[in-house]
Amino acid sequence: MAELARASGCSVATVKYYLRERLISPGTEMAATQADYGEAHVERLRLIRVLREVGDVPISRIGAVLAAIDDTAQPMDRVLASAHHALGPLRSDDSSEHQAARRDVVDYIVGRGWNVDPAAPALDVLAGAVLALRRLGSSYGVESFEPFADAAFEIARWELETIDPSRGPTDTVTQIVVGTVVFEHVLLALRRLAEEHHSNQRFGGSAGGA
Amino acid sequence: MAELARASGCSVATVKYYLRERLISPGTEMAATQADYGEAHVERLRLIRVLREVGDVPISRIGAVLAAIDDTAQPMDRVLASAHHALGPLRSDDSSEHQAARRDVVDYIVGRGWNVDPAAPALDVLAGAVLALRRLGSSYGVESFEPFADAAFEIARWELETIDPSRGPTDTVTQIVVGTVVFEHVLLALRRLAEEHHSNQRFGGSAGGA
DNA sequence: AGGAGTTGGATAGTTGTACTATCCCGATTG
DNA sequence: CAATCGGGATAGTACAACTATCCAACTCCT
Repeated sequence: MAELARASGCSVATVKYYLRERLISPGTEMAATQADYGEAHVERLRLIRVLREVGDVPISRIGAVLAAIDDTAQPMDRVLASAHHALGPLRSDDSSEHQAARRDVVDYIVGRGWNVDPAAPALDVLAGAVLALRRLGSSYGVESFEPFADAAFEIARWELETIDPSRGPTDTVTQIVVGTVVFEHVLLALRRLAEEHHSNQRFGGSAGGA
Repeated sequence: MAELARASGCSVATVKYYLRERLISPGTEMAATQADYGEAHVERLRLIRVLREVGDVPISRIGAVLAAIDDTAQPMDRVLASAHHALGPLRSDDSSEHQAARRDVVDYIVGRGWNVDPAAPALDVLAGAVLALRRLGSSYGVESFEPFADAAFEIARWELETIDPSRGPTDTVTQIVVGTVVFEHVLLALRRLAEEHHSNQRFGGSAGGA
């Protein structure tokens, strides 16, 4: 276990914690005080660290994501949907307002011809955003999602085209999950930088200038 | 104060908490047990709730963002940069690896001709992502950011064009901050839905079919 | 064989965040 | 003039993610 901790870059105590939380499977027990871990365990731990530190995914959801990844009985598209579902928020807003906003959102998505699970938590996120904008007195509605949806569509197309399914389903899904979580933050960071750039071009006089 | 809590939708205890944390200014004191709050306080509280609940921004950063918004002495582009800085992560990774990755990222951004603050925390996020991908044995590098950067550029351009600066600097910056935080989640949710759609098209046989 | 040192597992403690509840006191009101 | 209400200070709670301590079994060395 000490070796596993060294190889994966987390402390022995943390490895024990992840074992307790069932994020990793116990090693094959050699004796009462000795267990053996393989390369798969090291990679699993590295994945957990990336999801936690880069993706800021809570431990409980990481568990759900890993369970989805490991469920090799499911076809690829179902696994991805489960992983996305696990990465999404645990919505608690069941108000009628939220339900109404959610229906608008689903109509919009279906209207675009997107083929998604109607239970996807991402739809609740969108509904929450619509509600928040309305509450703040903003005039934005689902129609203001248009440029974002266009961009998201192209990005996702590129990402899925880039996926190489030749190394087996588990590797492929892992690839997609890492992509989802890591490139999510990449996209956000790039958007902020782009915003800053355009803001400097538009409002700034000091450094850039258009 | 009770009225303020009612109008803003949070509990009196929470309002007191935000006062302690200096997220809102004390009302004008009418007597030792009576303070008066205006419409500005209600709006400020609503903004805080949206940043917390939709944006999942920690209280400490909300404080920093609000401070940036309120600093009317600064020109618009500086205020936006401060707000973005406050919304970014408090990077603690000072390793030489991280520094090297950060330099790659800065080169890439500068190479695209983007005019941004070299201290922007978003650059650290990108560096962290590069490092994480490398650690997981992925072959992706900064060059894989290209489609994301193109998309982010267009999105940010559209967003900045949409901004209406006619209602004074504070309102404008608030508009941008809300946009940054709320549309961030919109973009992510749409990307996940688009991924799910493309995944269904590519791998799924059941419901959609291309 | 026997003691030092290590390992894995169980349990309890720590840190940080975001609230929430209680207490007290001065002020309003019937 | 007493009951109550509002506001500020203080302490307490709940949850997440670790972290530290303890214990007994086991290995290694002599």
